[in-house]
Amino acid sequence: MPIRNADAERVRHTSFFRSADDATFNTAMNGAFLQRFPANTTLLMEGDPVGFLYILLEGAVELGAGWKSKDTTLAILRPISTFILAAVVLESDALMSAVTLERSEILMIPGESLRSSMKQNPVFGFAVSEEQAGCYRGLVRSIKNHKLRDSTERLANYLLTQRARQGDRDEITLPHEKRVLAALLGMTPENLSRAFSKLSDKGVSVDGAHVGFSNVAALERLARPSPLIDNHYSQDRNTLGKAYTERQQGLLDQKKA
Amino acid sequence: MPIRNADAERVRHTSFFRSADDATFNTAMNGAFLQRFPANTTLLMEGDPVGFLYILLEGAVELGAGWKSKDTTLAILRPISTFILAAVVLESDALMSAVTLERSEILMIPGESLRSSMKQNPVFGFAVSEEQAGCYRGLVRSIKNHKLRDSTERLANYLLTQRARQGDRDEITLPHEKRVLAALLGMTPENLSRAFSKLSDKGVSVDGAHVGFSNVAALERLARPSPLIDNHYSQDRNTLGKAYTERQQGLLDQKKA
DNA sequence: CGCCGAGTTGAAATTATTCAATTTATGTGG
DNA sequence: CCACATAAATTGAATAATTTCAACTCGGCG
Repeated sequence: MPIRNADAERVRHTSFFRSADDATFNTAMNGAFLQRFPANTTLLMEGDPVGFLYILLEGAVELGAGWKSKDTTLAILRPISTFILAAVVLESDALMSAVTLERSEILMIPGESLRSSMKQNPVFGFAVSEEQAGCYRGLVRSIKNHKLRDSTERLANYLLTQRARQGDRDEITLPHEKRVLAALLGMTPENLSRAFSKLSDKGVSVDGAHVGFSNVAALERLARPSPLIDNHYSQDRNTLGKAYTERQQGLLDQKKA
Repeated sequence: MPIRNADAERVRHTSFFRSADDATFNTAMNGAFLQRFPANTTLLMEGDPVGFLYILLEGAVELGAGWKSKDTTLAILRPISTFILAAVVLESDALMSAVTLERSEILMIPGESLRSSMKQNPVFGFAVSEEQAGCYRGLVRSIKNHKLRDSTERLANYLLTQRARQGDRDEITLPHEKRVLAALLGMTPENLSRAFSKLSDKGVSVDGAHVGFSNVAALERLARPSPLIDNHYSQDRNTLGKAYTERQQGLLDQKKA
């Protein structure tokens, strides 16, 4: 329950806390605690009042939402990621539910501690703004991905992003079960299977969680990755998060009138 | 080009500037100017570096994005709304393009002025964070709306939202051309026509920009508006914006396991 | 051995897009 | 004020994308 020094240091250096002085950091951490959760634990449901800022240190968390017996996955987070920051800032109710996908280690910071740190130290407050901006832009990318691409194109781009993150090798390992991946990509598991087989043309081979690439050029021709949609270079995938990795261009797509 | 007093006052009181002291306000406004644009003017294209924070004072602006010859509308803004705040905070390139839909009046604040105000005054910085959080949550609502509802349900909810904003009368006026509305709701104009006719069952009648309601109960039964998706109570519709209107609950939908 | 869940495959049904043809509005200039 | 040009909106039919339902495979694991 109290925070181990190593954990505090990790957060201190990897999140927006790096910009805080010790006093601010201590204020923010006031009342914070570290908690472990087993897989498939609901941390928060839609509509719940939000009392804490969550920071995922280990494991994986799915953010989702439902309506009329339908469910959708909005993002899957990997360490180090904050979540429900917006609700904390506004002291309002959660718009998304949060569920662990694996056994996870999560730092919980009382909303009031965070807000007072922000109001007390403008440099820290600005760092939080940067984090918020990164989350916002992650969402914009996600919407563009869904509205502009069909399911096969989304999968192709997902695979290229994973490949870039896993060192540009000819084989990658999918980081999630296929059903979870399907939900993240906004399709049914059946459809994901079909999308994979459509990509066999482009040199994509699948064996369980292992995906091989024998013709990346062809895959890229189909996927047409864009720096305005895909976060290739960021440490964290199709996340809502990660402020500290925005600043690259690359091949540019066409523009609109 | 210099800012008229009346305009300055309007911004001062309706946006996050209300929380700023005079000194901060003046710093932020340093180098700001007010500009008028005719309809269909591109203010910003995807990928462009962003030098200013934009605040829409009059008119309407569409935020959109494109990929591979496809275009999509992400939001339509009405006064008073800020846009591309996230890119300004991060000093990065725009992920969305911005185009005026009508003759518009827009206040442009140099990014550097805004950022230094934020770093100088934590209370102001916090107000900006609240604005960012509101924008973020607007996007979350928008994604949920698109992923959880089909086109008819989106239209039904849009109509109910408009009706609430226009005083709960039995007739409303659509604030945009139908083709613009279709883009906002994520469908083709043809499909919007069909969605309207599907709603005639539910007492919805259309005549040009006028829409009449003769059976709101039936329409609500289909639409199932939710406070976790729809911003009924906010001044500004399916916007990315508006921080200052989050704090209500209402009928709650089902929850998920 | 046999259960069970994840994954795959096929076929039908649903939802949305595209293309083409008309009709309705809107606006301009004579 | 009308006639014409142009854009917006509607409608139908054909196509495409996605979901749903059902059956079946495969690989653990008790």
